[in-house]
Amino acid sequence: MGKGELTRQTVLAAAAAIADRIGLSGLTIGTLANQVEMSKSGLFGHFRSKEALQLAVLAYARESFVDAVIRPAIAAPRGERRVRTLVDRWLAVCLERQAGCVFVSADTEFDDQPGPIRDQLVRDHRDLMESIAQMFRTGISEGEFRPDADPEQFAHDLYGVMLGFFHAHRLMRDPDAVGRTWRAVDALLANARI
Amino acid sequence: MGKGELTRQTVLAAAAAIADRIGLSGLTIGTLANQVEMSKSGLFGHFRSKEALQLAVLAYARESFVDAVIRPAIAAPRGERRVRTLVDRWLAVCLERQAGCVFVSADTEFDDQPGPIRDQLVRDHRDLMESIAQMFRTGISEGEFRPDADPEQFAHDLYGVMLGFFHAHRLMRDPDAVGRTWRAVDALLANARI
DNA sequence: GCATCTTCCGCACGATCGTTCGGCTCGTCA
DNA sequence: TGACGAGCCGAACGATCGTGCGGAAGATGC
Repeated sequence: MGKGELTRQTVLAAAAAIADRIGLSGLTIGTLANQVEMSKSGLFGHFRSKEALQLAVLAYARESFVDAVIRPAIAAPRGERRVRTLVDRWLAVCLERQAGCVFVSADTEFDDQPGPIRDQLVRDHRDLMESIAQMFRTGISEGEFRPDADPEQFAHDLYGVMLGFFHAHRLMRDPDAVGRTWRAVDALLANARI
Repeated sequence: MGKGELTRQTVLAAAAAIADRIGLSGLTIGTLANQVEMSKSGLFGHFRSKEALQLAVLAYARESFVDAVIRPAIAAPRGERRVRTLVDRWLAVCLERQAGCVFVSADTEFDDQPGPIRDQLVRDHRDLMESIAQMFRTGISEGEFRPDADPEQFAHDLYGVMLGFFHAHRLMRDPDAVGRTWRAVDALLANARI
């Protein structure tokens, strides 16, 4: 990895950390350059526009999410335990780095602003929903979930539960946010069980 | 109502409409002044800071929400029908004005930025949760819901379902967002019924 | 009908935004 | 050793941000 790519990774890590807290449009090149102790122009040279930087941050966050949440879930046994591993890693990744989720904030920031960033957010979420639905489908074929259950509806509902978690945890600082989330997931799974 | 208060209301209505789409921090005095065809300084005079403007927008949105969603629900018969009226009005108010919800976006924008705006958002959400929990409690005393059900958990879960709706509707433009939401609410109510 | 007070404007301020440009400092290779 | 390209910087750009000031209009009270 050349020196350019190295600092690029450093910048992206710092940018993702800022975007987790301030949001993707609140992320400014000045503050980011200040954070990594570089000049604005030196940093800017690595990306050729702010939009490209934002897209790079999204790609970075996506890879982090897949590594920390999706892959451990896929490594877990099929069916309910896989879904529970997914939620467990998802909650853990939000708790350990004391920050929100870039995607959750970016989704509300860009849902009314057409462009490549919005398009990417839509693609990412579609992929996530498809991953969850697929986990649910293997749970059906394993005989753990009811065959007449709707995998897409399950994915939608599970994501709603996670949105509720982020809200309770980040805004309300609810000390029982994790507990409430697990109770909601329990109910979702109980309704899906055979 | 004097002339000052009149234009103030006009400004607030336009500001709320903008904040619904762009968010509360994306709402800028320049664009707002341009929208209502006033000068920046003329508009600025009605509020004495941007933060005061944002708080006023939140108050305006809160009153609108109470009028359009909470009050119709309270006017409905106790128990499950009241909860369903709440959801119905909530969905309707988001569908008719083709826009998002100020609170949903503001919650993720300000969840990491301490100050009076965040404090107000926390208060507003606490009030909303208390209203929903209270509706659920009267449902229990009416004998419609299980006495051992947790009203606060129900409020939390219902809000998660609504967050899922906003996400599916605004970002994903899911044509079945309303359908998915009702199925999720049905499941929530089915689990709560006696 | 005049004095007063509110409402609103034009103008300007310092700060910060994203972005461009020219040049300096290196490591790399011929 | 000398040319070269990559990486980074300082300075500056036009635009826009939130915010003040001084003064016109217009409404209001006597």
